[in-house]
Amino acid sequence: MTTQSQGLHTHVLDTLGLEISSGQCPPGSVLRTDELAQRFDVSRTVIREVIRVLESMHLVESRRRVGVTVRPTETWNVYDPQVIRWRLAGSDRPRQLRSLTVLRSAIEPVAAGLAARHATAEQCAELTERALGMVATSRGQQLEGYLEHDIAFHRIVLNASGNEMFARLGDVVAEVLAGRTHHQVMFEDPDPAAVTLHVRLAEAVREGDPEAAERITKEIAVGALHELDVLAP
Amino acid sequence: MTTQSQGLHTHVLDTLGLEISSGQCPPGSVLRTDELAQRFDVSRTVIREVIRVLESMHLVESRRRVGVTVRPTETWNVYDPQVIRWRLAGSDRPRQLRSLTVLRSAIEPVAAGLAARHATAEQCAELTERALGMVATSRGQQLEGYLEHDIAFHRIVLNASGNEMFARLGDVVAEVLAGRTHHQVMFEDPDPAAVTLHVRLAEAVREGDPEAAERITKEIAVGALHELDVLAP
DNA sequence: TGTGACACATACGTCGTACTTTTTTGTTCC
DNA sequence: GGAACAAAAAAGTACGACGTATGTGTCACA
Repeated sequence: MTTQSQGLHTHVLDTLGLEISSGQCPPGSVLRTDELAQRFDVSRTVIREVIRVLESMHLVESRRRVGVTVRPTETWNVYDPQVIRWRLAGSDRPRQLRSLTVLRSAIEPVAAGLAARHATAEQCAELTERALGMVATSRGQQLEGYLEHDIAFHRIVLNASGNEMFARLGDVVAEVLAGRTHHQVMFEDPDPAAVTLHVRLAEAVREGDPEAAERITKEIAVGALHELDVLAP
Repeated sequence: MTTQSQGLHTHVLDTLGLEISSGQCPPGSVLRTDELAQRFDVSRTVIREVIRVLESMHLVESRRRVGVTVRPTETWNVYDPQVIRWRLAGSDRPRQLRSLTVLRSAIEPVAAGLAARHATAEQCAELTERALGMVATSRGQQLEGYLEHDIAFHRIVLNASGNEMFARLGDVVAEVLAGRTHHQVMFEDPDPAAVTLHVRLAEAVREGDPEAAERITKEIAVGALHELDVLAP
């Protein structure tokens, strides 16, 4: 899943990022560049580049004479898709999934309302197409196909909102949906009610009805939150 | 304003980041590490570290034999506070300010509702204190003092929501408020209606009234958007 | 015994160079 | 004209040296 073998840099970054965000290196712990270079059998050059990236994500802090210190969680750039991926792969996935879903429940209704105003004909068409795709894959253990349509659907809504900040949340939503599908044991097919709501949302957007779009999206979000409550601690 | 002189790295990163996000190096343009090293009179090591950070923000892409290419805006990590700062300092500040304000208008009402449920006594107290501070600095050209209270106020609300993703948006809100105050010519004192709404929001949170908190915050957001419409193109 | 200044050790910061790897481009040969 | 091959260009990696800040411990002095 995580990118790899396209450079030493990437591998080291991924490994360290995962270790830190999974709490394996708790905040306050100190890493030394020389040790890391030895451990990964790469030059200090590579390690330093990785550290700089980690530093830009506020995962670590590098100080002279003391080393590279892991920073407390509150300072992390939790909107960085890479960080999100690491955390979803790590130990506190449930908490992460929940806070991300709450975020979605705040953003997506507003985005859907805007989409109903601004969506182009093409976007409406693709939205409908994806909704139908969700219907078609909603039964019979076609979870992967369903997931693909689901992700595409929400991406379109976010893009159609015309707001850059919303649009760029598409990756986050994709991570959440993928994480939900892959990491939660899903015995059953997707909730039929959710499928219906997506179809109705596509209609509302197509008909240019912002209030309906917002309301329906809120319902979808409520459903997602409820699902988390049922399936997670 | 931007951090500086705490290492060559920081200076180069800041300069390049600003140049890219301000459109001075348009998407598609190519940078060469050797040239940059010459230009900034630093070693290639420093340049490479900077490039790696820029790459992690998806501002550039580095490929062998071709160089470092500036990526299209759609791929940038626009939630990175650093990127936000660069863009707010650059040329398309109005657009950026608007999309960020729309984001706030989606997030903060929900966050305020959650805060009304979850805020601790301390948080309520500090919130009230900040609201009073806003009142105290709302007249007589005390914009800097007002700004400080305003930022602190919204930070508390976001933190009190208990949701990590909301809480981490505090920096973004701070940048927006600061950008609004500093870059927009503000002849007058803050809108008295906004001040009142903040006081009432503090009350609603203290009294544990989520609906009121959400409604009042929506009003604040509408006011902020309206203000942008009036003062910006 | 307590306190302050000074020296030292340490780990990151920066540099320069040499070498490797990938990818584009251009050339040659069929 | 097209395919195989050779050369060049630029990033990727490595290594070793020195610079620099900073925590720590020591020593002298009160």
